[in-house]
Parts: sequence; C-alpha cells; structure tokens
Amino acid sequence: MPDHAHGSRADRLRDAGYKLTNARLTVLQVLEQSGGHITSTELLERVSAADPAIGRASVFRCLDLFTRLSFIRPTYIDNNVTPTYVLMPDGHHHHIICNACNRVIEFEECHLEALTKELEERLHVKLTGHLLEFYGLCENCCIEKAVTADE
Amino acid sequence: MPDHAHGSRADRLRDAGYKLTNARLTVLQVLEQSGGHITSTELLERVSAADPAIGRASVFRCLDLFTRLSFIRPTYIDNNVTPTYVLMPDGHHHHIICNACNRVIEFEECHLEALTKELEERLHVKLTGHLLEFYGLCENCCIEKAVTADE
DNA sequence: TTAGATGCAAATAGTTTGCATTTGT
DNA sequence: ACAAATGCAAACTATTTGCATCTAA
Repeated sequence: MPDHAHGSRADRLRDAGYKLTNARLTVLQVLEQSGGHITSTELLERVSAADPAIGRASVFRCLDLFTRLSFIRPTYIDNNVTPTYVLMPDGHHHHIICNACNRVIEFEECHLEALTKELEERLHVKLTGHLLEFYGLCENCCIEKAVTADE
Repeated sequence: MPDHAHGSRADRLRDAGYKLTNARLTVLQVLEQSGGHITSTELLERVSAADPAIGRASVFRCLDLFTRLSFIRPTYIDNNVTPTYVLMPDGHHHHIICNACNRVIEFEECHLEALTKELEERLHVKLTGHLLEFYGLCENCCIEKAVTADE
C-alpha cells in the first residue's frame, strides 16, 4: 500500500466504524494535498491520476461521508459551477469571497469560541464545526471600482 | 401588475442598472415569502405556480443575479441535493445544521461586527455580508445518540 | 467469513445555451 | 427606439443508482 500519512482523520474514520479502504484513503490524501479548496471536478481528476482503478461513484460516496463527518464542507465559490469542498482542519474554516473577481482570501481567527459555547448551552446542541464566509470586494476590486466611478 | 411589495431590494436592483421585469419581481417575491430557506426545485415550482409564463432559465438567471447582489446565498443543507438558497435580510444569515437529521436551527446574534471591521482595515477589503454555519447535533439527536450509546 | 465497500455503465435530473421574440426605460 | 431580458427546447454535465464483485476486519 502507498504511503498514506494522515493519521488523525483516518483514525476518526475507523473509530466511527468505517473501513479504511484504498478509495477512502486516496481521496483523503488528495483532499489534504489540495491546500484547502478543491472542486469535485478537480478532485475526480486527481484521484483518477493517483489511482485509475478508483471509480467516480466512490469518489462521490467519499465526499458524502467526509461531509457528514465534518472533514469537509461543500460551498459555492464560483457562482454556478461545480461545488468547491473546503477542508476544515480543526472543524472550522473562514474566508472572504470577492463578489467581483471570485478571489478567496482566507483568514484564521474568528473569535467564535464564546458564541459556540453560548449556543450549545442555550439551545442544547453539540457543535462540532463551523464555516464562516464573508462576501464583498477584495483590495484590487475596491480600487478598480473607485477608478471606474471617477470616469 | 400584481402587488410587488419589496421596495428595498427592487430599488437596489434598479439602482444597479437592472430592469425591473416581471420574472425578477416574481422570483424576488417568492424568495421573500420563503421564510429564509428555499431549494431551487421548490422555487421553480412556486414561481411557475405564481406565473406559468415565466421560464425555468429566467429563474436560474435571477438566482445568479441575486447571488451576485448578495440578496441570497446558495448552500448545501441536505447533503447532495439541490442547493438551498438562504435569504440574507441585512446582508447576513446564521444557522446550525444538524449532521444527523439535517434540521436547521436559525439564530440571530453573531457578534461579528468587530471582526468585520478588523478584517476590512487589515486586509483593505469592503465587506457587504456574511454567512455563518455551525454543524453538529440538535437537541433531539444528542438525546438519541446518548440513548443508543447506553444500549 | 461476511457485512460493508467498490467499480462499472446506464439513468437521472438539475442547469445552461442559442436564438428569435418581447419588454422596460 | 433599442439594449436588455425573456421563453423555449435542446444540449450538457455532474451526480446517482443498481448490481455483481471484491475486500477489510
């Protein structure tokens, strides 16, 4: 078997009662090498390149499973294209999407620990992760818009 | 023309240079009557019921446009189903999605004003809205899981 | 050993496109 | 008047499903 160095998530898979199959480990590896954002189309290509024996359906079954386990979350980055899956390394992820050029700017801090705790207590829920998306204009598009407005 | 009582958003449409067509006003009305969440399939049905002359393609074109204008945001609530569009009344929206039963619990407060301001200053961006999604287990599913674990 | 997972290929269904026609401004 | 927007229906494409086979535990 090839080198699959992703202890933690594979462990979580096994602990939840799922088999550590080649398809699952390969998809996991491709996701983890994606740098945080990957579309289903790109994922299909890369998984197929890594191991042509893995079928398309299995890749989609992995995406389902990993979403249910909060490893990833599908979201729409480019409008009306195939979904983009974002990795949620510690159960959460945050980014800004530019409405003009679709650039994605990531940031780390969210200061949502207090809100998480408050919601869990008030609503009697157990929270395992979150996704925070801001929408607006990136620096470049702010400048362009200002220039356009001047003309 | 029927009663289209949605001043603010229609105004924003016009101000951005878009024509106030029957298709757009009807889709806007259906979205605003949706209570905050609606799938593209449901939307198509309701628009068609409201005015059978409106074509499917126009509805999708509206969804695109309204997303670009930050009136709505597509998201995946049920895993792997048609996208759900959430209304962002004041540019933002927040909810909790139960990973077990897919129930959506909305909440109002997010305390993100300070973070918004900080990001705008630090990254030189202009932010117009945000979506915050928490994932986890709702009260019912927490209880069920506890019961199951006891058996 | 065996329930769970896979790969395949066909079926499905949501969404987009091209174009002639209509409509808001 | 005329650019923008529409409706239609055909084309597309991503995703799902059914089933025989395989495999991790």
